[in-house]
Amino acid sequence: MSTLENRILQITPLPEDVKKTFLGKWEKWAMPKDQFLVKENETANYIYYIEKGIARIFYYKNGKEITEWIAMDNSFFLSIISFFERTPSRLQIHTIEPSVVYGIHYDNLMNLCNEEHCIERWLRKALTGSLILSQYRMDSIQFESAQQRYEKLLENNPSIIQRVPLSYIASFLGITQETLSRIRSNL
Amino acid sequence: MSTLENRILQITPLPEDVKKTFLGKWEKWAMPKDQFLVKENETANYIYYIEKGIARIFYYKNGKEITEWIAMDNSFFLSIISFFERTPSRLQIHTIEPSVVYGIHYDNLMNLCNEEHCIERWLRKALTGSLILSQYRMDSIQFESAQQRYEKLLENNPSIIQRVPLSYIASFLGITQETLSRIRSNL
DNA sequence: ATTCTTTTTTGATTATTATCAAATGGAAAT
DNA sequence: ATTTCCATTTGATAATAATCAAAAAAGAAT
Repeated sequence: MSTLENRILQITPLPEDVKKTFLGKWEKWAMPKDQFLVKENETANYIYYIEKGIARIFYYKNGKEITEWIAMDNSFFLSIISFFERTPSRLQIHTIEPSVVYGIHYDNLMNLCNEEHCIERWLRKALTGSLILSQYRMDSIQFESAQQRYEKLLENNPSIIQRVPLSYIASFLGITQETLSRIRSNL
Repeated sequence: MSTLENRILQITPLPEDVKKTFLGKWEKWAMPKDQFLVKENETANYIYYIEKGIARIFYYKNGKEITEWIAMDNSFFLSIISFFERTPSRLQIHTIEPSVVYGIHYDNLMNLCNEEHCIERWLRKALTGSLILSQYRMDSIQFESAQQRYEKLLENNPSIIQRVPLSYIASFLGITQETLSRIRSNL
C-alpha cells in the first residue's frame, strides 16, 4: 500500500471501488529543488501530498517573505483560500528539496465529492483535522514565547533543522532569524 | 424566513425537503445572561447559532482566562475540538447578554450527514469557511500590532465596545487590558 | 586551495507589550 | 448620599523580540 493510500485511509475508510477511483485521480510528480507548485496570483488547482522531500508555503507581507507552512513527511498541503474560493493565490508553494509530490485537481475532487458521498465525507473530515490543527497553532502563536515554539518544533520534527534554512524556520515560527539564532545559542 | 434558515442557506442551498428536516433538528433556547452552554471538561454536544445576544468562548491558560472568540450577530460557534473529537472541552462557552440561541446536537448532525449527501456537503462548506477565517486570524495575530488589531475590530464590529467588557476584548485581541486601555486613550 | 556568495551569528539600540501596583471612575445597594 | 464593588485608567519598570549593522562561518565555484 502506498503512503498516500495509507494517509488517505487514515482520515476515513473508503469502500474498495471508490478508493480505487479516488486514488486514480491523484497525479504524481518527481520534482527538482526550487520548483514552484503554486505561483503568486495564479489560482491554486491542487491539493498536494508530499511523499518525500520538502515544500514551503510562503507569502509576502509588507514586502517581506513570510513562511506560512513547511510540509514534509507524508503530509497534505495546499493554498487553502485560493483552492476553495477559486481566487488568485497570495500564497506561493515551492519545493526546497528534490521531492515526490502527488496532487488531485480541484475539478476532479469536486466531481468525486458530488458523485460519492463518502468522498465528500472524506474531505469534510480532512478539513475538520486542518481546522483543529489551526486552532492549536493559533494558541501557540498567541501565547507561547519564541523559545517555547522553537523547542516544540524540535520535539515534533527534529530533522527540520538539518533540512530547512534557519531563515525559513524563523519566519515559520513568527520571529526574525536573529532571534532564532540567539535562542539556539542560549539552549 | 428565519435568520437561522437564511444563514444556513448562505453556506449552500438545500432541497426543500432536506432543508425542512435539517431546520427541524435545531433546538431553540432563550437564555439569560451568564448561562453556560459548554462547561469545562464536558463534551460539547452542539453547534450553536446566536440570533440575538452575545456568547463568549474562553479557556484557561496558565491560570489565566483567555477569551478565544466572541460570537454575536447571527453567527455560528462551537467548541471545535471537543465537538468533533468527542473529548472533554477545554473551552467554555457562556452568554454575556440575554440571548436567543439555536443548537443542533452532534448525533442529529452526524445522522443527517450520513443520510443526506447535501448535509455532508453543507458541513464541509461550513468547515471550509471556518478554516479560511482561521487563516486570516492567524495572520492578523502574528503580524499586526495590537493597535491595528483593535482598529480592525472596531471597523468590523463597532457595537462590540458598548456591549462587551474591556477585559474580554483585550484578551480576545491577545493583549492585556492595560494595553488596550492605553491604545484607546492614544486614539 | 582560494575566491565568491550566502547563511548564520553577534552586538548595540529601540519598540512594543507585559507585569505589578495604585488610583480613579461608575454602577448598584443600602 | 454614602458605601461597596467592579471595571478602567495611569504610572513605573521589566521582558521580549525587532531593527540595523557588521562580523564570522559555511558552502559553492573556479
